[in-house]
Amino acid sequence: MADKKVRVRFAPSPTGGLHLGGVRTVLFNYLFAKQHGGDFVLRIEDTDQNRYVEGAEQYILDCLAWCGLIPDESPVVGGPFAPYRQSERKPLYREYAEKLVMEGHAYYAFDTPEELDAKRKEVPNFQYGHAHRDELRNSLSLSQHEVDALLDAHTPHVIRIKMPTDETISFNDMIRGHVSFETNQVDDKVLLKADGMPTYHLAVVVDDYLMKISHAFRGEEWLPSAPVHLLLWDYLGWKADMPQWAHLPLILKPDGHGKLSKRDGARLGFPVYAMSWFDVKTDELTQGFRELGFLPEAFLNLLAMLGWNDGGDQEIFTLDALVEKFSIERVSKAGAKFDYEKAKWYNAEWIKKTSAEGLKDKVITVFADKGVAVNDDQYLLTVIDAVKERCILLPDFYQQASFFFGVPKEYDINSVKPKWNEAKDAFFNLLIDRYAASHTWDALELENIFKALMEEKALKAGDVMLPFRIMLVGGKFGPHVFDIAAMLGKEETIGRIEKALVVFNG
RNA sequence: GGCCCGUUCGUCUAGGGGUUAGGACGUUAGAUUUUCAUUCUAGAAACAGGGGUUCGAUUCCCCUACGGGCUACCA
Repeated sequence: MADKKVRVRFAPSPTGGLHLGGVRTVLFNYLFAKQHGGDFVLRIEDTDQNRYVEGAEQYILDCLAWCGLIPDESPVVGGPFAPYRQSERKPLYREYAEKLVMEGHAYYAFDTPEELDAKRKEVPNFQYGHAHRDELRNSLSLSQHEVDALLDAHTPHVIRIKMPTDETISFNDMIRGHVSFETNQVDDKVLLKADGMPTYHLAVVVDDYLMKISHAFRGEEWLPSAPVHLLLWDYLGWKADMPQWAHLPLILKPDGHGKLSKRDGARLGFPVYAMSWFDVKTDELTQGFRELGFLPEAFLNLLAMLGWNDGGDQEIFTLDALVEKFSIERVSKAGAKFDYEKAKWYNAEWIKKTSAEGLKDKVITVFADKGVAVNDDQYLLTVIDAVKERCILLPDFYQQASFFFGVPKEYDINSVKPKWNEAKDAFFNLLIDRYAASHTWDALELENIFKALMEEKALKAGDVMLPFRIMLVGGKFGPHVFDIAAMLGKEETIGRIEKALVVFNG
């Protein structure tokens, strides 16, 4: 086991949107695998036919593709351990479950859900385990003859693990260190459901074994069922091949307490899913990080820092840097509250850090969504460089730069009108002439002309700078006003002044 | 309730028997920009509590409190 090739897996169930905690689990798996030259496997855990949601698998694939965390093996690309959908591996699990029954580590249970409910009401803190299994209908309490009869009659039944009595199960978690459990406290979990599908408990160990998984990273919510998995690895005779476990801390609500859920996102106004997800059952759309305008690099970066750090002061990491520096031992044990403000900061940093060329296609999409066509790439690149440091999310590019691609639709007239007068009107009419006469057209020259005229007319910058900005931009935002004029060009700048003058004087 | 895991500024965290307990987000003040934003400077802000162990605990141990997770024929 020492020299085993590193193989990790992400095993989501295709039931809906992909939670950022899920993406973080993918990320940590991916980083670990790549760092060790290993494989990253995507396995679809679709054993619950009731919860299966059409399209969810493709959506998960799309999310991973957006993030750039591409599986080496998956249902779509296949691999040496196909199939990668548990529903397609169904017959396999029964075999192992029966083997466990045969060897006395599991048993048939015939209790109906109603009987179980009744038992739970009757017995406080009921657990299907050593204390009560004799009182229920299973192959441990019934005679062999009765069991055979029930089986022959195709009576619906499940297979449960038989938890041993008075044993301590412990293991070494890569993040938490030594963890231990008393078997008496763990119930006889169902391994094979009445429909013949395995539960997570059986499927995860069978598939991790068959797919030669070397390291199993999953959320902390799995910790309580770890002893069941440990026992299964042992009972199935695979103990020597058991992966090393690491249980990741949970991502918590920013306010209050508890696991972060999509509801919190809706309530507090931030995304929780990687990409938008439309739930056909409830007819509701949950916004994703991608659609809200996050760069995948920023998304990954902020996720990585939620529970991990390299020990230094660095905050911004590329995926490659993360692959190099990541260490599962440096993942913190405690859950982390999600901080959307900091998430946005990461995105702003990444927008600043990314070249105009790298931002181009995404900005074009932002404009296209707003119905603005961009047909001059070179001009767009200049615009992006001029405004990117004032953008936090991608859609901000529209707010910050749309005026570069069209005359302002509205003017912040209230910021001009109260102080507007004939002197200012005269100033701008003269400015049109001066600008029209100018042979050079760059920011410095435009500013010189502007200021010279200002002095002539005994006007202050405060009197005319803002109106000028509003003429070109429409509002009190954007880069330096002479830079804007320079980029807009002579004809456009003059045209905008003329057009605005009509409005201001009206 | 039972079991398991956890606990350093508001948040994410570094650190580790002797430190002015460091960084980042946010926040406050100032500089720059007489649009904002960016940038820069400065500031406020934390070791849950109680017992041990020790010359000395925020750091190691125990207890308590608090928080979280699990407790389905869901994952």
